[in-house]
Amino acid sequence: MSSICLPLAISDEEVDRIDRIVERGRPLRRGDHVFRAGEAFESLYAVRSGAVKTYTLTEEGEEQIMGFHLPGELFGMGGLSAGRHPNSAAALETSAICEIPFARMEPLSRDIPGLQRHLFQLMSREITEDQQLMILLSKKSAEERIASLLLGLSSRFKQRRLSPRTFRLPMSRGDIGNYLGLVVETVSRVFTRMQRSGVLEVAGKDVTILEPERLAEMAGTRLEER
Amino acid sequence: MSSICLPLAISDEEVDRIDRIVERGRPLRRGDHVFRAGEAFESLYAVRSGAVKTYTLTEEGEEQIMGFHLPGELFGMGGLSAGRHPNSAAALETSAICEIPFARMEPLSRDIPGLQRHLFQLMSREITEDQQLMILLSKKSAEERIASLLLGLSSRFKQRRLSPRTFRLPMSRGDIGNYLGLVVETVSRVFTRMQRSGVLEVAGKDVTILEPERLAEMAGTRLEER
DNA sequence: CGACAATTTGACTCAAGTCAACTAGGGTGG
DNA sequence: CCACCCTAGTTGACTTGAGTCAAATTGTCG
Repeated sequence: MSSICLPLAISDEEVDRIDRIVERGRPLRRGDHVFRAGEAFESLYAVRSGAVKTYTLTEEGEEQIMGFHLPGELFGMGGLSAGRHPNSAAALETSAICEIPFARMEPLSRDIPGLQRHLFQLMSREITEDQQLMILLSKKSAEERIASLLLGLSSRFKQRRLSPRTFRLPMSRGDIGNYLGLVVETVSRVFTRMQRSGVLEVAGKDVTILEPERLAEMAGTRLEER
Repeated sequence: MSSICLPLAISDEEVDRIDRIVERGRPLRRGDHVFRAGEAFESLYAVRSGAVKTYTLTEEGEEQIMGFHLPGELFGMGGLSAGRHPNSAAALETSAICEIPFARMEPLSRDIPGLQRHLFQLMSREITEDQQLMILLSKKSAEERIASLLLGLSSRFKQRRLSPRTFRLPMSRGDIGNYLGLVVETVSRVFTRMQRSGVLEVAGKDVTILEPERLAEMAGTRLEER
């Protein structure tokens, strides 16, 4: 099971060792927090089922969502360097989370060379994703932002062997807007527009991508560039 | 001298050891690259004089500036985890850069406990800054963005014991716009507007902050929020 | 079955982008 | 040393994508 949490090419015996330090259970309900900004960093977390958002608060107390985390994905490593979590993490729907105490992981990572590298890669991937998001926020239109988000989700579902064509959005329109720097109304309008143009089939949180190629086109270059 | 590059509470002897591995010289001219995206990560860099921008290219080949680096600041640690630089770094004006070969630094960091922590803190600060930028990009108006940038620069100049009130912008209007997700014309207009309202004195790249309090106000909450 | 929250839709506004023309600097070669 | 050229910056007129406000509709959970 923890092979889902930490997909990595290691021996059964090693899986076992990791398995023993992973703490299970902890079923969370929509809105429950996994951790809050400022708390000491003690564990990494993996989504077993459900979905999680990580966010910070602006000086004015508004929420800014930094990322969504789907089953099989790790989160909470933002605090690794600083020793405390720079942002909060809350469940988007009923979720099962596994906790991986970091202190017990460090000795392991000495014995399993792949593990250390794997963690570094995860951190670096997070930085890359942040940068992608910055580009999205600074240069893309509402349509491009939403197309990118949908394609990203689609490919992540595919990785987890779920349908990349049809899936249920775990987050609200408000969350999508917050994440992408748009207001709810705009998110809603773009969804209906995409539906009308036949690219998507949308029914509440259930989305079907009818024309992936066209969606990809929409996510990319928009006329003439800037 | 390297105490400027790595400001850190360590003994003279230790400064000496670090000093010996820092490579000097390398005067760069406007537009010259320190490193390019994709190159192997081998060193950290510090700005001795001048200024540097780090940027990535979007899929469409446009530049997206990720940060500006002033004298005394380290840059290029984005590649630390991945092993290769995720973005490029170019001089904004004639600059002197010191290079700190990372391989020679690692043994040192075992002996100097503060050093390792210092590096982690730097990485974590970079992540925090990226997140601040994301909030800026997703929630703030043109005026707020520029006010924030100016205040940020001001406080960084102050840290380096330069005037926080009067300074020369090392980057072009175009670079500012690119960084903040605005077009040049907007940047230019906001500058003139701030000048007319008496908050700033602007003459080309020379800026004087006349009313810091008002600028800070502009950087913060803008009517009613979102 | 309500009651409240989330979503959608329409009408209107406005901040920032686009296009275009003009001006000011900065650096180079004669 | 200065004329010229090229790039950077400014300004104005106009357009537009996304935000705001408001109202209707749907969904959801206790």
